[in-house]
Amino acid sequence: MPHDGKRVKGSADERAQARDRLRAELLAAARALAEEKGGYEGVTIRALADRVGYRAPVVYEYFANKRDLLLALIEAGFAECADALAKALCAHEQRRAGGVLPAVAEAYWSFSLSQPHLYRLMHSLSDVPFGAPATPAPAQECFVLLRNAVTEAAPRHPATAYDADAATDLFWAHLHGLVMLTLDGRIKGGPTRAHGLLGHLTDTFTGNGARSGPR
Amino acid sequence: MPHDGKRVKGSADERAQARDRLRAELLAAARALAEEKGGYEGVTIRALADRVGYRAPVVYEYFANKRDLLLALIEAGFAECADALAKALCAHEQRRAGGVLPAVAEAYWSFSLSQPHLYRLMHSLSDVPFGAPATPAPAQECFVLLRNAVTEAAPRHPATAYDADAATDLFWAHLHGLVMLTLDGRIKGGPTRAHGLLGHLTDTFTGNGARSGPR
DNA sequence: CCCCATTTCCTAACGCTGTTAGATACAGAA
DNA sequence: TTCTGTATCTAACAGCGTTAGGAAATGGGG
Repeated sequence: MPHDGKRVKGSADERAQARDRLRAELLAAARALAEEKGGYEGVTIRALADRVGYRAPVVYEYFANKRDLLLALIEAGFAECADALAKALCAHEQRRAGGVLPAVAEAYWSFSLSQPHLYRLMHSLSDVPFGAPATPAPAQECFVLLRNAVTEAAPRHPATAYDADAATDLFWAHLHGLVMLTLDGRIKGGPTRAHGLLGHLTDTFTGNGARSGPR
Repeated sequence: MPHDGKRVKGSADERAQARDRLRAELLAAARALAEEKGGYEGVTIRALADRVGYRAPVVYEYFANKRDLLLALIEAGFAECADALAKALCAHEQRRAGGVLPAVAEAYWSFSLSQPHLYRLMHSLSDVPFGAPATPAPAQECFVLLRNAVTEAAPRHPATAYDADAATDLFWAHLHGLVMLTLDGRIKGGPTRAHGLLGHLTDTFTGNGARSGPR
């Protein structure tokens, strides 16, 4: 939604409101641009400004630098991920079909595969602290939701008995690894087959030995 | 080892030999540079050329473009990884202590954590095909070695019974996920605690229920 | 032995990137 | 109307990957 070069003004409130709106517009534009260009490497400050009808320097009125902009996107990504996980947990409690873990794993899977570029971005800035006080809140929320699911569903997992965090880390690692390898195109059968492996993945955590039969 | 601006010549053979040497020198310089700068984002063509005593354009006499140079590094990385895995498998066969899987997992772990930047690079160029005919041979070798270990050690894993590839993909995903989260600093206790989780990881594949005690 | 063709290496440049400085023009307040 | 602040722009800088074209030095053929 380009601004036709029109100047937005108004008394104090209106200006602040417009500021927030343009900030959100920039974030949305970045996501749309990443979608078009097939990755956040294609998201450039100038292209971003162009897309909202401005020139490059205005972006720096809303974000200190590109890293800060990406950080905001990452935080939003974790928030959406937490939403998806929470929905899955909640839905499971209502109609108790299947296990909690498969439901949560499915939610994690469909979130990451529906927004592959965003998911990659979330795990690409390696200097975003984790397990530290500076960790973005939504990311911590994701971890807590995963732990809830793990502790509730997998009391029999060897690691769970004495350390819920350990079991959660392992579950998260397994999930993350499968998603990453899939997004990188490194699972032979592609996303379809990879998705089929999800069932086995959760089985190893529920202790559900040889449940799903062959084929 | 800068070249002091001296021209390297000689009869045909010597020239070809010098070419190969400089090519290798460039690759080594890239790895050293990545180590210094803390990542391959810091490896620039000009810095690379500087480090071997030349100017930027000579790099293009040895690699078509930066991507090709990185690809060569990636292939070398997978080759070294395969070496480490093979050594672990071999060493296990000689003195049968512990399981094959823990040994192989340990080898994978120490390879990736001793060369974190290289490991990241190996999994960052997402358009490197896998499970395709164009897959670099050393990468395929890594997969085969992992599968050997999995099939030999985990006949009881639910997925293994009817699909060794599936079990290998899952094992690889679990390992890769744990390594990645650790390298990204997203495991609370840092590499030390993450390494402790490795045991539990292999346990879920050997079917070794509650082996390693608490703590 | 000498000249030539080839190889090696460089400087300069292009278009792109993130980012900053400084000028301009306009909106609201007085 | 005049003043003040801010929204926005143009221009520029340094650095990136990459290419074009020229200069120097060399080994091999006459």
